[in-house]
Amino acid sequence: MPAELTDILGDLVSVNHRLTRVAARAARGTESPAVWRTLSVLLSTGPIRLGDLADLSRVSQPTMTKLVGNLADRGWIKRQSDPADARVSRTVITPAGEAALVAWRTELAAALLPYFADLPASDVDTLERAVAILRDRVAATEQLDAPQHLGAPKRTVATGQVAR
Amino acid sequence: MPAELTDILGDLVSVNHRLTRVAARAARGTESPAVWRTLSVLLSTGPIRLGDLADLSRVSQPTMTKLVGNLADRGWIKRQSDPADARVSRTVITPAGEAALVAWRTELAAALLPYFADLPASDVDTLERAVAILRDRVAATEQLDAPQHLGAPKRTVATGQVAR
DNA sequence: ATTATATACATAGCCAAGCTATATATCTAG
DNA sequence: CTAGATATATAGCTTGGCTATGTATATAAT
Repeated sequence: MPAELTDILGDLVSVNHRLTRVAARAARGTESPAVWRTLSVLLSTGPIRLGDLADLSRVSQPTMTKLVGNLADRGWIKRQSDPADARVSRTVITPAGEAALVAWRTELAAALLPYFADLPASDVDTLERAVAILRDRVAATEQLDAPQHLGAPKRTVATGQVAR
Repeated sequence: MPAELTDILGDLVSVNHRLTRVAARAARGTESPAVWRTLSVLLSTGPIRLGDLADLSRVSQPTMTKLVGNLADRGWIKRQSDPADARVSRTVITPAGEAALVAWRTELAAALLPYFADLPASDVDTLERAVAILRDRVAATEQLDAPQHLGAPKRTVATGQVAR
């Protein structure tokens, strides 16, 4: 069945691309996925080096430098310098950033809800478990080239609970 | 349980954004998601007007004009004019385009496979059903503001079967 | 017929996100 | 105290996304 799993993964990525676009247009906020991805990572990690943030977000370091600049301009993150190493700058999400993230998720889910409103409970359950599986795997990929600096996992947006 | 579904949808979009990035870096092809999204839509619709293609891909018409231009330059699509209406230009995927799409999906899935290789069969099943559910819903959103021009559905990449 | 309006696509011009290559600053080893 | 490694910043490019607007064709009204 590796052939089958291969197809499922291909389909998964395809449908994800489509769903992402549907979501983007449904909740037509002006902000980009990268912003929310970054904030979401920040929320789950706490203060973190820029390079590690880039790795966890799966973007290059220069890209993350840009993103962090934008986010800082909006007041959604702040940067603090490391007393022990003048090269590093740690990034932290601000309360405003958390609020913006929560607001976006709410708006987004509200926009998508109509399309999923009539889902049978069993399908809802399937989706929930699929999301859990995917989150596990994505987290696993982060462990592979895991940097040593990161602390313990923290909260997730939806639940406020410790992730994993 | 609307609150629960709301959270699931939020989590779903979040994990999708992350997975998309993992996939993008794992299968480090130089092409962008938009290219594959477009080809995938084209494959499933057959010859289609540019405006309808834009709607189905959930991008604006000018964005699609650009994408189609790029794809035509690569020889992955071709455009044909409508004898009945000189304004419209129909877009069709070429054999080269289909081949490129299949190659990408193969490469992508191969790159992701290691992360998912040890999934228990029940999880594989869950993912498969989740993908099916999502594909249904994404298709449903397309019906809402459905244009009248589109013909019957065609093949999907993975299976070569008629999609829904 | 002619003129007006609607439709399909193209163009212009902007900004964000992504990349590689490279520079700068700091730290660590010898 | 210099040599190399490391953390981030800068430069410069491409693509994808948008809105606003232009152009050509088609349809409707007078």
